Amino acid sequence: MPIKHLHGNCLEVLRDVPAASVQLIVTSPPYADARASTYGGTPPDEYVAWFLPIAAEMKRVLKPTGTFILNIKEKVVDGERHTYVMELVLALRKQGWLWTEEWIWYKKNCVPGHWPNRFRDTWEHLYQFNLERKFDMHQKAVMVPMGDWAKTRIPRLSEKDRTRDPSASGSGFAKNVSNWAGRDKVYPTNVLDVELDEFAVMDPGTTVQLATETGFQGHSAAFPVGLPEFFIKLFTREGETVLDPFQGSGTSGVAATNLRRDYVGIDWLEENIALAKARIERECRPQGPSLMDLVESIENSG
Amino acid sequence: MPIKHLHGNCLEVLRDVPAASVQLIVTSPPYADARASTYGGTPPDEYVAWFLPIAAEMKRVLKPTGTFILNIKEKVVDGERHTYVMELVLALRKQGWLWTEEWIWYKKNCVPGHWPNRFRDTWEHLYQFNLERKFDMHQKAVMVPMGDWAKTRIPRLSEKDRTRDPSASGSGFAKNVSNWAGRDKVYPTNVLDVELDEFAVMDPGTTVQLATETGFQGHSAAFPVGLPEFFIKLFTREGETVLDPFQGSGTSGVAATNLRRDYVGIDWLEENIALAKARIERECRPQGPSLMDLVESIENSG
DNA sequence: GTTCCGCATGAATCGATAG
DNA sequence: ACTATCGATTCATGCGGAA
Repeated sequence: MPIKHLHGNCLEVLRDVPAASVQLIVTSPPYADARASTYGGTPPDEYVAWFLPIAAEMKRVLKPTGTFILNIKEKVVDGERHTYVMELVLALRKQGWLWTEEWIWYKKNCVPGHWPNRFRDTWEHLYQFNLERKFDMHQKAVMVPMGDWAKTRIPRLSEKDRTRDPSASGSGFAKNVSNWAGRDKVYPTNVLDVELDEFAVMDPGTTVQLATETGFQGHSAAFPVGLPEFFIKLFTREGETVLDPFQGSGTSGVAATNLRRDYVGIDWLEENIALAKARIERECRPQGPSLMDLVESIENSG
Repeated sequence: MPIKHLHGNCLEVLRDVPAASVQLIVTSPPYADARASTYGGTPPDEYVAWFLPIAAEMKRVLKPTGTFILNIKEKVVDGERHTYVMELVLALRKQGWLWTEEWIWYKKNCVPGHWPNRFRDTWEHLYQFNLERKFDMHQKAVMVPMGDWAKTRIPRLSEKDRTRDPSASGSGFAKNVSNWAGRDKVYPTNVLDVELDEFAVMDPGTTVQLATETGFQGHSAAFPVGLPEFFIKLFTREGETVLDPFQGSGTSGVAATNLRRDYVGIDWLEENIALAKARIERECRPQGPSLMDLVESIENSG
């Protein structure tokens, strides 16, 4: 189960990665930062120019049937959403990427705050790019039990039960649950509510990581492990390679390793490399193939 | 309570609307190539050029402190999301609009379906544009009880209760609900889960309309009345004017009329004008000021 | 072992103040 | 005028300690 950590400038380090060797790139690059002089971030107006050469290398290392998932979000500048994200998408298309889909990450724990002209921001973009119209997608690997059932149906039923007949709420509720329990799984949608329950039901082995990950303190910009996990299951098979060119605390690496995919993580900061290494060692348990992977491989061999 | 229905070509009819007379424009224009049989359908590549002159008229009729909410979604063309929506946003900015915010309409009860390279699309853009950095926004009018549309905390409590102590779930649940019920309301976020029960909680008076609206068949692209309702409450006051230049079945008009706002609806199809008129007459009940409006006016006069 | 409560904090944003 | 910094605002979540 090879895990590689490459330390250095993303653009330069990527040149050492073999062409067409990666099945999935899933990453959350540093967002544009208006305060470039103090923190070294890329100003919104320079963001596209900074990102394009890196994207060109990504194109080279990605397999033709592979996928690139980009997590990003606009900054507010002078009261407006800045357009650098849109401009980046348009520029990536000009570079030859196909913009296949836009997923929405609906964040449960967003930043607090209150402003006179704006509510709290609870979502981020997840742009999906591909190199060819036919790409690898393993939809069965991410099927969820009963759709949005866990989030919408049950609470709603319980609320209605409660409103209409408070005395019967307990028993009526329990009965509903048992009815739904036997149903088939369904495909998810392009809105991702990353919640513990969803992925815990899907793959019991990951429950603990998801629970601990949310409170992870080592890195300021971590996304929940359920996010890369979802895309890794959807766009790769066991043994294929996942790349995160801006790995940060290594969340993608944790997901990839647990799912028995090879992993290449790149970071400019030495401390992030060390952090990610330690985290993968700590959080990833050696184990046999999971039930789901066994089912997958049987289905695909037959 | 003036309600105007203007029949004709949107661009031409808009010229008859007085300048700076509208507080909110909320509309869902025909998407590119969509509804070709009824509206003629604008090809994606011509969409921006078609929309810009109309937007220029919108700019003229909107008050400086007003808001323009645009509901739109990309079409899939040759396996890719088309870029006409992004191009439209960029073009509107060049025309002088400020792109203040992007809201997400999260459609949980969307149509089933399944494709080899794509999951179901359950969200749409709601772009917010303004003319000036300071615009009218009445946040208190859309406060919701208990966090994220009253569905994260309560369901979670009930789920925990159920999992950990099934025998006590009935009474424990009821106790929790009554505890939370006394809490203050909170502001919503920029993701709108428009569902029947949520708006029922927010404003009990609208429950019936929402229930009928979801099954409304008269127009092919109806959005639920809760959507314009939310923005009308947020961006206008009683007596101000709401404009929907592509009114379709008149959903915005129903919301505006029920909320005691003036309304101007435009449509190219005579049958839609008739439909909207009939609907507003049928669904809007004459009534005194609502509790919420009373509270608002007291708060704002003090 | 469970449940409850308090507390810290997170990819933020705006407006005011200071240089 | 323009830029840089700071304080105030605010809620979902997980964790730790206590009963």
